Amino acid sequence: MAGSCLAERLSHYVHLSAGEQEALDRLEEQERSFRRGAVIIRENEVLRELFIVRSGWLHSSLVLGNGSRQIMRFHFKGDVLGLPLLAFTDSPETVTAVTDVVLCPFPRERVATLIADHPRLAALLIAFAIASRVSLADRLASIGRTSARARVSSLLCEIYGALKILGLAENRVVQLPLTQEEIGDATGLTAVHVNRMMRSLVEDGLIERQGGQLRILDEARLCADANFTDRSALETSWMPPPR
Amino acid sequence: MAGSCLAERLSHYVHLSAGEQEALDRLEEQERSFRRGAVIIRENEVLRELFIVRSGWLHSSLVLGNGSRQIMRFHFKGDVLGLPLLAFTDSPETVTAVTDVVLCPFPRERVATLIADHPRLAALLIAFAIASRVSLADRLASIGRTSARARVSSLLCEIYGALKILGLAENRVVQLPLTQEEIGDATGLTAVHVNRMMRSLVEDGLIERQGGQLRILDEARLCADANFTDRSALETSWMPPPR
DNA sequence: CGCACCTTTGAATGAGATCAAAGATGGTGG
DNA sequence: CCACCATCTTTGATCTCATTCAAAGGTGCG
Repeated sequence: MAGSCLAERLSHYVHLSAGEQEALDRLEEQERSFRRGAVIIRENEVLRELFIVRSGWLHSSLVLGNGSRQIMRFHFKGDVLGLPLLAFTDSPETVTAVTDVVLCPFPRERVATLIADHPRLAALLIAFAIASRVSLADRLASIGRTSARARVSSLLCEIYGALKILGLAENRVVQLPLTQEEIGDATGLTAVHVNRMMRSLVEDGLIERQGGQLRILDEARLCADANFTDRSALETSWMPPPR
Repeated sequence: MAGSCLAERLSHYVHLSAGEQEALDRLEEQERSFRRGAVIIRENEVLRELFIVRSGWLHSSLVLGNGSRQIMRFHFKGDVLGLPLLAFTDSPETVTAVTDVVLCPFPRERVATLIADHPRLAALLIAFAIASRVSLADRLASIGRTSARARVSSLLCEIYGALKILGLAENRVVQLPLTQEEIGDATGLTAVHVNRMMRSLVEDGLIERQGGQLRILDEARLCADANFTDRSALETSWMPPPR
């Protein structure tokens, strides 16, 4: 087992102290594997623990009374799952493994000690929660106010950006293990229409596809058409000193 | 000037210690007034401070390249504005006063001391950030996957719920100082279509309107039709002890 | 090799947008 | 206190983008 995935993620933004590093490592002492399709957290069920993603893709979604599903976001290596446990007893969303995944579960009380012992990690947690809210807001604007084609483009930009940071994009190519139905559920479209939009992006030379592969041919134009804003830079200068 | 609005909000969830109370009071030492329509925070501008809402309504929004606008959420008494300052240097959103408002500005560094001195307040901040993300997620599902009528209903439920908690709903009546264009920008619809949906809600006996007043006649059905979930209860049992 | 599941394509339908214009409302200044 | 103008609401007609329905290819796993 390598170092903590969460620590690795955080160290993109700050230089972690030994104490912080150690506290984070302890969150990932356990490991649990799930098969693709497995439901990790179920909507309305009592939440028991949080997870850090070690490998694989997941998504969190919400199912409405009419049977349709909205995917809120995708989760990658270093993401924390089950954060709603810090605000609610029952899960407001379902978390599903898109690929086979390895997760590190840890109890909620660990967060309390973490916050009390390491104020800067508390600040980072706050910053991440806010950043994730902002990125949901971007998605909201995309779905509420742009065309189907722009919505699909925007999602591709978002996913490509996340994977690039994780070093999972080589030569403008990423693995895209999503069905068109899942892309539809994330963008508020039907699978059929997602198909048409993807083909139109291919025809216009913006992307290429083969198998589960996606190649981004013209990232600049794709992002511009989609009104996509990169939010990966985080502000940390205000945070309290490390302990 | 009465006690801190933020402290009042938080004390719905926990019993604040004297130290916590005092620290929160200090955030609201200053006061600044704005007229209806004033832009408090402008998208892409450098953020300078945070604000606590003392009175009035505001909304935060995003303007897209095509000129259309998406309103992300509305802000009421006790809300904190400018939280993105804790994660970004430039504001990702515009905050506009819907009515005349009174705000209490405070510098970002205060948050750092607050977190370091009062871990439970840090935990509350985290919980609030997460709750606000979840409520955005609910909105996302509403806009992505439900009919125009359900979207409008959902927004009304959300606003009515927030005002009820603040004691601003009397006899099922609330002030609704929004234009139909603003409601459209919040729900991803055109003003014209919002009008039709509102009238249809009136015809079906779910709501009544006169002037800037809104009366909720059948909250249960309105929420059910809209697939609205109340998320006002917050989980605090895991939080570190107060200082 | 066969069976799920996914992608692709076409045609018909429909929800919401757009365009246009007539009432209501309310704030402001004379 | 009233008249006027800007803004907001309401209504109708038409149009369009995305959905729905249907069915034919692909793909990969067991």
